[in-house]
Amino acid sequence: MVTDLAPTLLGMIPGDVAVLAVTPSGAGAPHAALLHGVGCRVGPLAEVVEAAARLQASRSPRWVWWSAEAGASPLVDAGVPVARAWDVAEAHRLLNGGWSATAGECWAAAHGIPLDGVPAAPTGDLFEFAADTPAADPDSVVDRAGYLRGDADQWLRDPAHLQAWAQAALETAHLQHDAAAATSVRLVGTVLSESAAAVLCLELWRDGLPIDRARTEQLLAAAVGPRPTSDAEEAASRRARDEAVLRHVPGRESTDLRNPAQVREMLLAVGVDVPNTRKWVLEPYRTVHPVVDALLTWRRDERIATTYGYRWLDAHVGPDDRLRGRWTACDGAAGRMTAENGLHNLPAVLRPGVAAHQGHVFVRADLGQIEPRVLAVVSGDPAFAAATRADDLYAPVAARLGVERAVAKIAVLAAMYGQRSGAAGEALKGLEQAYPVAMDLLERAAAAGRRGEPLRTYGGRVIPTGRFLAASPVGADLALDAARGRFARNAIIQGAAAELFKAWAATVRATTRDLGAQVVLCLHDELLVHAPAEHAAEVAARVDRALDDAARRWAGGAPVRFVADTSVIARWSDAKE
DNA sequence: CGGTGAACGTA
DNA sequence: CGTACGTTCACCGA
Repeated sequence: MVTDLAPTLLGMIPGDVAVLAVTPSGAGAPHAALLHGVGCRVGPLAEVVEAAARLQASRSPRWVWWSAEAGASPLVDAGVPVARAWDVAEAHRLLNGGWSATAGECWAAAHGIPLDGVPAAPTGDLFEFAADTPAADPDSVVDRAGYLRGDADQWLRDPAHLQAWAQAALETAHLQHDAAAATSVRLVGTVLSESAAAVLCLELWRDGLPIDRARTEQLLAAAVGPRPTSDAEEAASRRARDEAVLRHVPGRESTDLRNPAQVREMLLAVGVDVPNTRKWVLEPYRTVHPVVDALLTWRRDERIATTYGYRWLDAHVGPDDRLRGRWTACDGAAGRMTAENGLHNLPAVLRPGVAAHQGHVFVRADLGQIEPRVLAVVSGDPAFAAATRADDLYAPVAARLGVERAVAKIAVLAAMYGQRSGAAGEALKGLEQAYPVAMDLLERAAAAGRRGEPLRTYGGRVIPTGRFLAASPVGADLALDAARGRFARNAIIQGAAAELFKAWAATVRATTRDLGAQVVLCLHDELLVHAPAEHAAEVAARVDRALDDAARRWAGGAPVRFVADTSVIARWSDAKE
């Protein structure tokens, strides 16, 4: 089915725009609508994906979808190299803060109508007769109150409705674009970058992280013993691990090591009196009583046994020896990418198990001192920007303050994160003298956070601080205020660093694909690219160039230098540090 | 059965 | 421990 569209809605997002809208999952045989120019094609999903693949190859349009999950998944699954996108859900999160970004919420926010009136999906509950939301026209995508119809999932079972659904996405995207452009010049660019990151997240899930299964099994065996072949063996292995701790405390062998209260009691009985049993609290007692050392060793191995053990390996490493988890492009307050199934918190001892596959290498790159360099950009402090010319930024800062490098580093970190402990006091005074613009930005962010006011990152993303707002009046809880201040200091730096990182990752993805390279891990300031061995040097060079390009675009010509440590390795553990 | 806090892995 | 997130466990209250 091909129909003509009135072109009145087209043209506000710059470039050649195409829209892909897909039947929600679980709503019968999947169909899709593809809008491009003045044409619309609606049909079975596979056919529309083919048409979209041809369009990608011939025009590389700016794809608009309600979300990457909803719109880009079929293309990513089909291996279509999506280049440009406007992701309505990601744009909504950037523009309004928060995580929830259903089509109905995005539509309402873009149209400036109250979010608390967004109709919920029908539950089939009898009480729905009592709801006072006006019934929607059977063929209209909006209800009589101007919201997207709440029963859209049901309504979209009819493929004839998909065109209107796609047009609604486009209308929302155009309104978001205008709102973003009116807010700041950078925010539009941030939406484009986050939209690309959302596609990258789907590819990270699709492609997975290459694993050396045999080596990983060896590492697990070293930590928690050989793979158990029965429940009984697993229980015996667990008892043996517990026994190694409990034999140090005769008479208290019944202590449940997994119960912190019982552990604390057990420690008290041997003369170790601690407020809690956290690692850094117990560390000083390692030599006081042998049970403490045994307990901390037990905890490390127990972590591997429960979280990163054989069950984890079997569940998340596929038959193609790839570790897979779901990724999100921009979660919560920090604005960083997140990943599930251990991709973001794999213990260092397991890293030798992450290995490039046959004929391939890893190009690993991590950003050096990204946070203070980001501070130089977002604050526009010329003196601090000058310090970023050094490979080691803390060296010129220390020279300027007349202190040791270590002191300068602690002071800068304290300013960015609101750290209170340690001897950063004097050096902090020096920082305020030497870099008043940067320090003022941080203090103003902290003050806004203490007042519970929303912040914006350098890229324009809204950071709500309201989630910390208690019922108590402002200023009633000093500890809470201080926590909000630290959160705010941190959020504008980590959030901006995350924006630069994603721009870099998206650029690497785009510029190394033709060499057969895949971005397989994104870890806040570190990238792992899986590449054919014969292209290793070229991929590494492009990773470095991508940083220069992304940083120049992101920082808008600010005289701030970013540096990457890039190396070609076989195993993740081959990286230095 | 769902929510919460302790604990700990990563940056 | 300065912040953030994901995972697992035991406990609590229904």
